[in-house]
Amino acid sequence: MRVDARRNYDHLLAVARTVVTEQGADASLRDIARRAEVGLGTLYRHFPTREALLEALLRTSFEELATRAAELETSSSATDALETWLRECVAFTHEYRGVITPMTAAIEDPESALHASCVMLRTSGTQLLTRAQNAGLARTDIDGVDLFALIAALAWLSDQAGTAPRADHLIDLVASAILTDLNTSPGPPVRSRSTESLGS
Amino acid sequence: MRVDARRNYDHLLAVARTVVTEQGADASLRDIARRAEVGLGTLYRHFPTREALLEALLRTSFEELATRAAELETSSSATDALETWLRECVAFTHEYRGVITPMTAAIEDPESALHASCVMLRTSGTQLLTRAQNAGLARTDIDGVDLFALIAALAWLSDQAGTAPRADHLIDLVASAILTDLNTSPGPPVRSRSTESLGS
DNA sequence: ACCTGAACACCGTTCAAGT
DNA sequence: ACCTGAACACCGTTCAAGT
Repeated sequence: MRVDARRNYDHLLAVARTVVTEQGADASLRDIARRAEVGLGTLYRHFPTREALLEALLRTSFEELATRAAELETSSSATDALETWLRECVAFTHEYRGVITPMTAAIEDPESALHASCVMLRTSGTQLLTRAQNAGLARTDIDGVDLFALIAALAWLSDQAGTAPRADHLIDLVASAILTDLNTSPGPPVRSRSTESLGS
Repeated sequence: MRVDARRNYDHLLAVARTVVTEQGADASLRDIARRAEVGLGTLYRHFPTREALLEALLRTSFEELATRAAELETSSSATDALETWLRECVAFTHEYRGVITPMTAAIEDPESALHASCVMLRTSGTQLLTRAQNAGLARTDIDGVDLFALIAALAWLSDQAGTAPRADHLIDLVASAILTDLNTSPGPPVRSRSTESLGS
């Protein structure tokens, strides 16, 4: 890579980070090129699609979340690990408003520049979920795909101006739904079953 | 209203329904005017904002959902009513892909043409929720605002191509999180408490 | 090798001119 | 009263021409 190209690439990425932080993942590419004082073609040369730009922007964050999941797997209880990681995933997408929509599309599209990163994230989540399930601490009727979808839904919620303040609370609710005692689901509530056994 | 104006209005609405069903709530207004064989200014005259158009498009559906909530309040158990209505809300937004985003924005903005309809929907939901809470069948740490947010999140999920097939399952999960036995939340799981009482 | 920006085909929104 | 469509200020994307 030529030195001037390298310089353009780096500068473009720095400006894009600012603009996407300000305006969200659907910010004007033209505006990014303009603010980077670079021809529009140069942006397209380095980042052929918007998703390629987002991938370059978010790569380190994705890697950090994967590392974080591995850490939590040994440092925390299965329950805490999953809940903490879930919350950190949502917090991450919140830094780049609107990024969750291309992410949910990308995980279904192997051609997308964001595909690998999203699959990696889903894999990390699946491991934390499986661990909790094996310990009898999480519902067994959901899998990594469901977990990713729930994270996406919560991330979307956090992106909406009005619901953002409630998001934390709703993350709790979803987390508690996943991390429910196995005996409480499926089937009747535990209380009735305990009552039955007491009665017999 | 002049007869030609009335004709334009009705035709515009019919075409818009088709186009929005096909392409989602962010369909091109220009395209709608074109397919209705009407000047673009005519569309803007009748529907000054996109939300005004959506409101006209969805009004009857909103009213049906409100009526439905009132019906369920007397015809079904508190639990079934809330779960059924929640599912019908999601199914409704699914008919007009992408409509949930303007709706979540509108509920915070009294100036929006969609505001009243969304508030009405939220009120219906709040009533079903309160009834379940009073019967001790729903968590008491959420309110109508949370419920609306959860419905929105699930609706968004159903709109995403990849996650749509899972949406039904995830609605179950969220519904069960809301409609959990009061004794299971907040506080420690019921099982431990039962065990304690058995041990003493 | 890389950069540039005009060109093309689209938007949403407004508003002078028509009937 | 109502309709029309040109005009304006934006997009994303491509690509011939430059260095």
